[in-house]
Amino acid sequence: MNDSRPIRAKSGTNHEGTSAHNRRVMIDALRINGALSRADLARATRLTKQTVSNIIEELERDGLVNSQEAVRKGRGQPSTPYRLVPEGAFAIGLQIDRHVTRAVAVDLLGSVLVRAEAGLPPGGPSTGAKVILDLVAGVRSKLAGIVQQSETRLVGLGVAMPGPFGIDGSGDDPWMMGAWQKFPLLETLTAGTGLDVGLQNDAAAAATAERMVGAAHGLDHAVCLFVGYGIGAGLILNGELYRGANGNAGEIGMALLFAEGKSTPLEHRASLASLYQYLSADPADPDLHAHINDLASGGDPGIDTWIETAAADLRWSIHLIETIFDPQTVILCGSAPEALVNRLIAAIGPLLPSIAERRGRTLPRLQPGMADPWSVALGAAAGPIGRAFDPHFAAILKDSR
Amino acid sequence: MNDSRPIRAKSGTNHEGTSAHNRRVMIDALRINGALSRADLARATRLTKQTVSNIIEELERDGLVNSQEAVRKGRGQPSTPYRLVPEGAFAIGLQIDRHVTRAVAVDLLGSVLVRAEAGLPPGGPSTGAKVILDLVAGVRSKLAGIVQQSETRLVGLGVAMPGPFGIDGSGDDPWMMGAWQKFPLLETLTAGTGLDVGLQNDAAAAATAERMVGAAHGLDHAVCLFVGYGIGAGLILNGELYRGANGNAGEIGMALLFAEGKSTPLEHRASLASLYQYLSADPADPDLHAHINDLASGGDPGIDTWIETAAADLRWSIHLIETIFDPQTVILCGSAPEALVNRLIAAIGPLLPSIAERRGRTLPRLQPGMADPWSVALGAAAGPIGRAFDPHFAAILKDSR
DNA sequence: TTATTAAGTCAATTATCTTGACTTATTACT
DNA sequence: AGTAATAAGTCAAGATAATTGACTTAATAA
Repeated sequence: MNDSRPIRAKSGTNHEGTSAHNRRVMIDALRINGALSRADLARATRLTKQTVSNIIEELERDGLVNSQEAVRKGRGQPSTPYRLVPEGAFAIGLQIDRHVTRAVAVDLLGSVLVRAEAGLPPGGPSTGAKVILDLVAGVRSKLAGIVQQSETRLVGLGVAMPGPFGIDGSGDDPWMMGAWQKFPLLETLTAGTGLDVGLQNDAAAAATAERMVGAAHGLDHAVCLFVGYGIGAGLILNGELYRGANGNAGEIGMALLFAEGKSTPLEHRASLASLYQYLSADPADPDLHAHINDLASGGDPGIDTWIETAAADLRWSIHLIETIFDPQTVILCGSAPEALVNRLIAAIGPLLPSIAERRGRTLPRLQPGMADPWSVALGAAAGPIGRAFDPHFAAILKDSR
Repeated sequence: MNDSRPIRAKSGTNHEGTSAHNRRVMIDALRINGALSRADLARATRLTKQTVSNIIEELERDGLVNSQEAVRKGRGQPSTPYRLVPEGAFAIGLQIDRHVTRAVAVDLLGSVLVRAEAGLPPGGPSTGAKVILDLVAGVRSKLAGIVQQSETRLVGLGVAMPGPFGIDGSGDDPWMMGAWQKFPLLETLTAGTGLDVGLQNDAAAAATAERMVGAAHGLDHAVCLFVGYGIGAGLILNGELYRGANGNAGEIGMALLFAEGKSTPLEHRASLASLYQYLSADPADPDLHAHINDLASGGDPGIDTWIETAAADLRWSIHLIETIFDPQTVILCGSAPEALVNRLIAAIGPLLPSIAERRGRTLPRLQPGMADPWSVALGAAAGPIGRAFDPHFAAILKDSR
């Protein structure tokens, strides 16, 4: 006689939620616009001067902002601009890839202060977990050597690895990292570091990085098409990373393409993995990156066919993304060698006609993102920083269960 | 010497924002769970009993909730459940389609109280605008005849029509409604009705309807695949309709399919329009709906080929949606005749393997939505009601500019 | 030199949620 | 039957954080 299925409801909010939101909004405004005076902040956020003053004082006490030289601009009292203090917070970012793992320490503004890399032994998590924990510990202690108080200002550890997550049958598909998917990674890292740990897939991390310091900075609707070992899309929707119901949103690499009479996942045709296969190269070869860069920049005809099909498929993907998401811009990111990315971008154009062709566009339809092998780790670190400081709905609500 | 580009920032919030959010959260909880006591609400929303009591009193004064018979359930004082009052608010929904326009009056719970339909003369907005305004006025006065105080409780007019919006070259594409796109519809309706007017495309409206009273009720991540004259997807992401940067998100009908050696927009192959073309039927024929229903239910072999290709394309679309959005469920909606929808659903299965196949699923991957020609108008009306009463980020912020 | 303008502060006020003690109504236990 | 336990809900005071309007400060324009 128990009719009590759990009651579902969104969480309410209170004064603390209000003030937390207002603090975040001010930090966000400083991040997007650079230094601003209290009066500027009041106008921009629609808060009163007094409220802004109170919050600025609090942020200054917390070491998150500081004042700069007053600037005279016409009549009236000169304004005192405030800016974010880079050393106000730090985060560790960790990228786990097929054959390599990278860790970075990043500050509030997204500058990378420490970076470290290690090869991942083929044994999977059983041996890899220790490598990863050592790498993180190393980065952390190096950071502590560079800046004081870094430990107390560490907001978390962000992890990025190829998705999708939580799928059953990925055990022996070499396209996925089956063994890692089953491993209790978050628990291990939380226990091993004592930090707040978050996880995203590599495309999402690339998008998070672009939003913090790249082409998506200050944008509310942007999609990063990530070309790496696999292919994914990192979705910035309404100013936040969109994760989907199970954290797998954007796994566009598994979208099916119909070509040559059969259906093939996109990432079997246009990813680096497909290029390795096309070249019969060993993905674990440490010189491969440089080799491919040479091939691409040297105009080796042996790579042209692959570039052509891949570009055609990416052109289609961009059209699809524009059609489905209606973003302000699409950003081409990836861990591909720079020369290859340039060749791809050149080969992708001109873009297919789409609803993105509209009067009054200010942003290009397609932009190159960061071509830096560290950008995924940077994005991983940007996760905890965003969670701690960016305005978003969940941050207003009372602690979610 | 003017370096002042506008400062961009999100809006802050204040006490009013807090209380507005908490009111919305309580309304949402009552909508999802049915009647709840103050104590239940306090637990579910994580607000204090006292706060809940205050807000409930306010909502009761406003006529949005009322109390029911106290229920004894075990020890302790019996609880008094509160429920939403259907007559607490009303909205008008307007669907503008190619050859017909429909208007409904809907209450707070999404029940349709009044419905009216009119043919749209081929002249476009120049003659159609009056038809529409008359239709709305008629529905409105009928509503006033049924319930008292309906006018003061009218929260707005929601409009649904085929997208995409704001595109240049749609003037003579017969697949779009070019003339209507250029017409200042919102301004005309605002001026003609004095109501708050909102616009969404028909797929979005279908999703809004499913979320209020259909298969997406209480879900935070659901995608409605809408098969009508065109094809679109209505996106419920993070519990809200996602619109994209320009209100055109989800226009999946323009996604390109590669088949038979050429690329074709999805909606040229799987929409009702494509069926009309396949049958060489006149879309303006008022008997067409019934005729197609007969064809589909009678098992006429003449329609089989179309159903087969359309189902294959829809199967692919569902796979794409699952892959890209990672929703809790996909809902097949549309203005197609019921027999046709049933045939399509039967022909679509089995679904392609995707990341949506996971242990512990509770919802089906694909569900049928409302098969009611009035559901788009209902969804249009659900727009203003959601804007007025559902919890969402924007509602917390101070008036956006 | 003075009026004007804009930035920023001060002190009182207001809106709203929280707290903890209290009341009420019911069932469970002895 | 009487009493303890439990849960719903109220009361009144308190805490938090934004708002208001007058005021101060510091610059330029006339």
